[in-house]
Amino acid sequence: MGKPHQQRKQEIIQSTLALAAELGVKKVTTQAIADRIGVAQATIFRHFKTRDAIFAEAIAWLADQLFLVLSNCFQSQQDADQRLQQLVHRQLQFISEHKGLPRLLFSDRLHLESPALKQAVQTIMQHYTREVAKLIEEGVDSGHFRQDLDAMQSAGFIAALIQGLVMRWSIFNFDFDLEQEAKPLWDFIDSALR
Amino acid sequence: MGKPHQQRKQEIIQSTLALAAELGVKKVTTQAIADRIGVAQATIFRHFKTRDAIFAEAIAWLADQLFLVLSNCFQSQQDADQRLQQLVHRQLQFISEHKGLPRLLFSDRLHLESPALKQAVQTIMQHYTREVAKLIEEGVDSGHFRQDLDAMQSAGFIAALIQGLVMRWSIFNFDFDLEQEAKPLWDFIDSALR
DNA sequence: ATAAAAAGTGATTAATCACTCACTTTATTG
DNA sequence: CAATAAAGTGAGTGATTAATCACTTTTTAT
Repeated sequence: MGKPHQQRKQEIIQSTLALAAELGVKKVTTQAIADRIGVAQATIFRHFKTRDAIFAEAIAWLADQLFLVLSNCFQSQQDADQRLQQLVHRQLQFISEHKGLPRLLFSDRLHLESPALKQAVQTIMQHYTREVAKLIEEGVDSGHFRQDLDAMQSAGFIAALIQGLVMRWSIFNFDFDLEQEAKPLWDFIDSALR
Repeated sequence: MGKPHQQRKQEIIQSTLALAAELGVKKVTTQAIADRIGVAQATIFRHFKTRDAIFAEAIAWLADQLFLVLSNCFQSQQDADQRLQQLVHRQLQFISEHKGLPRLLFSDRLHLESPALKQAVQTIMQHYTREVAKLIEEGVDSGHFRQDLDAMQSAGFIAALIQGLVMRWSIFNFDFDLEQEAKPLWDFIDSALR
């Protein structure tokens, strides 16, 4: 049954995300992860030095995947407003498929117990906001959005809108379709920017 | 040193909120609460049956206070848009003064371990959204806001904006002035509704 | 003043969990 | 086919913490 290091690491990360989605971060114990992939609890520590290290890599993996999914919204040659709309849609879609993300991001375990993890999340958020701000600026320059817009501030509010929506979705136990919110959410954002 | 029951309950609730604000929900142990008010750990359980019961009453207290602060935004005779602007400002001000609120609301302890607590939070949020929706409808009727607005949906997005902003504020360790965000936030909301 | 009720406490318990370690099994390679 | 490295494990340990309980002190009411 012995599998190579990298493969086990991936199994552990994926199990962590699945468990976080299903049960919440608190219940992602090293025992639970071990049970899910069928190894002993002690085995987990052959592949990760601490439990927090697992969370750190899980977050890094999610961030990578998300930016991969959003990358052509930041680069393609379409109009800025079209790309921003697509970004909103893709992001909601991505989060729908990775419920572990809000659970990890919104757990106080994360911000308050591991300064390194908190720092990582802050960096990801800042990176995200900056990219969205660039997109908005393009939209302002090309006349799709209002001229008097503060791009960085607007990007922050768009991020807040999505985060707040996801927060609510998480608190309401994922019991409405997040993706379906993309259209009305875009209408709201669009009318705020236009 | 023996104080009456109701007074001690209030001390425990206030200590809980202060500790949650400073250190996060996880570190609000019964020992920490006891230390803060200068009694033994066992004494806490003379006044509350369980630790979760403390959180439940703390949330109820916050909800009461918040609706008290917002009450005349829901009732006064001013224009709807003026009252909505005031609501946004007062709410941010209130949260600034009660950092324990986001910490409690966004802790996974709350949603995932105590269904009763989660239910309470859901009810508060729904109540809030419904009140804001009524306000928006008044604004639509009086011609201050767009005619084609879905009041309930817009109210949801406003709630999401505030929650997302507060979330970010919490993740960034309360290191920017939340109240100062009221004006730009209102500009954003206003242009989305008008 | 005194009985009864209320508030408070020290000591303990039982559960949970991340993490360690000495040791075994499995895979790799010269 | 050894020899060596890599992966895996059972049995702990120590720290944390909500909750209990038998008992003491303080407050209240008659």
